[in-house]
Amino acid sequence: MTTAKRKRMPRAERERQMIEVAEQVFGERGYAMASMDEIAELVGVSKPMLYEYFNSKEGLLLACIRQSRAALQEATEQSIVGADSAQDALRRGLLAFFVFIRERRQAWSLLRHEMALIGTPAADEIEETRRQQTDLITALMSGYFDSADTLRAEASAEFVVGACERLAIWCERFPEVTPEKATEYAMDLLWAGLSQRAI
Amino acid sequence: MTTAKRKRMPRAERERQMIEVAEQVFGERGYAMASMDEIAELVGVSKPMLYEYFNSKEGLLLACIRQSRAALQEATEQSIVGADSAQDALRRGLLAFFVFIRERRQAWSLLRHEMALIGTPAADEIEETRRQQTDLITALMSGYFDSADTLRAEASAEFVVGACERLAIWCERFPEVTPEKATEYAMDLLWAGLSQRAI
DNA sequence: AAGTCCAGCTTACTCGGAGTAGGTTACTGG
DNA sequence: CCAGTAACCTACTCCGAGTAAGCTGGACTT
Repeated sequence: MTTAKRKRMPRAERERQMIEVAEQVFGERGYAMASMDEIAELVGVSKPMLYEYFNSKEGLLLACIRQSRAALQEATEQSIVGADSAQDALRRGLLAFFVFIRERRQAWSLLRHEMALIGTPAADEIEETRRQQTDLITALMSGYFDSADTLRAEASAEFVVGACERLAIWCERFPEVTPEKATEYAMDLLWAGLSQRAI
Repeated sequence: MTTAKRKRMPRAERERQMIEVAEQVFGERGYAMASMDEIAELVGVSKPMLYEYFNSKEGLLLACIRQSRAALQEATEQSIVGADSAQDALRRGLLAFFVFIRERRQAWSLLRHEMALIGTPAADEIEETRRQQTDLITALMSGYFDSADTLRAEASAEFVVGACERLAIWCERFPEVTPEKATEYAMDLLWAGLSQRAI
């Protein structure tokens, strides 16, 4: 998997390698069940190295989460440039989100499952990821919606993020639900609401 | 807090007492940071007793979660009896939910934060709680909506649950957002969608 | 009243994994 | 060829989950 000689590599490269392995292991076993010894062995290095680089097990988790968040941010922000309406921007953003979580299951698994550490930096870190999304949506909508009632606007953004996060988890169980299909479901409900489907 | 003499109480009573204390401690410290020794001491009993009753730390968590779930189920199911339309039922259910989480923060905290144990019984247990909610919504809607597209119906239910869960978490930060206000926000978005608010 | 039974309880451990102290090796510039 | 230091290791400590094995108080018999 890695390079030939398993010895002495520069700090930056080792760091990326450690995060890659950790993301894998945390994603497979879950944070609690993963052991630092195992991760160290898979990296091909001794445990104190992990602590040298990340200070603690949670620090390592944080690094993984930050990485995933950066990737998600990049993907969603890029997706909405050039949108010509709120509806269009929302649709593009949703599609980018659903594509991201399908393509990077491991990373997504971390973001969605590892909320155990309430009151710890990791929990804050995950909330930060959501805040990023809600901020994006709030900003997006403020340009197109009546934004007098800021509390309501914020509530709406939270609502959208929660709905899509849950929908994404649900999608994992149905491979036939493509990102496109998921986006359609979400857009229909978000835009027109449930009333459209009442008999 | 408990009875006068701190010795020898019947199994059922001890069990309730243990769950009560555990819910408190897990809610405060979070699952990972809580120690069985601490819970045992607060109960006024030795650690092996906890294992006698619940087998493991996770078993104790499960008992707490099940208890909370039963309470939530009771509250939401009761709330929608006598509703005269889908919209009315949805509104009543949402209000019951938002009232529940405000009144029982500790229990809610457990349900919403303790998903750390991916692949373990506890994670399943929490998912089970959501499934309960989605089933309720699916059933609720199937009576009033065109239910030919079952996949879409399921997706809608997940969507609603995710949105409301997130909205509930957001509400914790704003004491001025009453359960009634939260319900209004949710109903507006769910029923009429975002399009109603476009400029 | 004394004996027996056992549910409820305890003390005193093992074991695994997070985190650390302090020493070792292989590249790097001079 | 010789520092100097960045990368790395061995060998621990400590804490908390989980357990083995035994103790006790009071209910129920006789």
